Amino acid sequence: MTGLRANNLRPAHECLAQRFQSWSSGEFDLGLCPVRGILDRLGDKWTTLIVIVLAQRPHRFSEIRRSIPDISKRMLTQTLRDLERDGMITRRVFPTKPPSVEYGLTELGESLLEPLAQLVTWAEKSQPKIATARSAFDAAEASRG
Amino acid sequence: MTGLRANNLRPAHECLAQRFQSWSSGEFDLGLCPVRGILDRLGDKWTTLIVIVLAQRPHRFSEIRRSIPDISKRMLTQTLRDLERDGMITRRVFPTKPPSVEYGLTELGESLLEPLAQLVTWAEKSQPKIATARSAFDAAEASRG
DNA sequence: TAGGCCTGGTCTAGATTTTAGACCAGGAAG
DNA sequence: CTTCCTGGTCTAAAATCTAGACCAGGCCTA
Repeated sequence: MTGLRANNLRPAHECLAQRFQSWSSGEFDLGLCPVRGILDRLGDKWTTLIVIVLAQRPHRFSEIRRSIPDISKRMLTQTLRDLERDGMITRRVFPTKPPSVEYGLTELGESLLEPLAQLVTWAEKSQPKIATARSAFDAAEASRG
Repeated sequence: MTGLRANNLRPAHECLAQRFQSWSSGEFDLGLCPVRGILDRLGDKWTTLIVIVLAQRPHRFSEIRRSIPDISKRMLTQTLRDLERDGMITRRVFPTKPPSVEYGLTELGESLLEPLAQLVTWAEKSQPKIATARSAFDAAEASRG
């Protein structure tokens, strides 16, 4: 027993630990961490969904709304603006009869697809386990009163 | 020109497209998609941060709060409960003088670390590009009045 | 010429979510 | 007897999100 147990089995721990320690080490605190800002944005409830929709092909405003029926116009506009500001998508206006606007991923936006796909894969794979855990938790809670 | 261009360069597109299509194909709509529910949870602003903190080692309630100074007690309690319900973390109470509670990742929680680490790596790598894009966007907007 | 519909939004009011911080029980230390 | 520690709960106010009315402007129908 050296204090190092199964160290070689935990590369993700190592990676995150390293990052976290550099984030919280003296010079800047988590509250100001730019990576955290980016993660917050990705967690925006609509952001990832829009990126996934645009991953198929460029879409027009109303097309996105049809793909994601429960987003409000306001949030769609705002999320698209934020994504555009962050350089993740482009916005192109076409002078058609009723003017149309097309949104598409930039190279930066496309580079997000790989990590995002991994997360989606994880979510899909873990979904049954999570559902089981939820049922168990709820049942235990109910039986406790 | 067959209509298939650089198809082998876009595995993430393929993966996401496949998923998205199966989500939105007839039988269930995006609004009910369980994967989306999971992604929403991960985007909870605090969830990923807490998972990253617990990736180092198990932590006590107040320890987590010290690691993430700007989370309120209420949200910390709530997020921890949600994570526990989803089977991502365990909660163990020790009958010490002032009772202490330790939170740690389950196997399921640990399995999230890999995709999460990839996302964090992406965020870290992309952060300069995003910062540049933001400045450019803001400058363009300001110059337009 | 009026009316309706399409586009991509903006705006407002109400609902929901998050925050800050007071409060609590119970044991220890001074 | 007061103060501090633990891990929370609760409430009121602030921030955010939703639903849906509204808008300009061009087209179609009659």
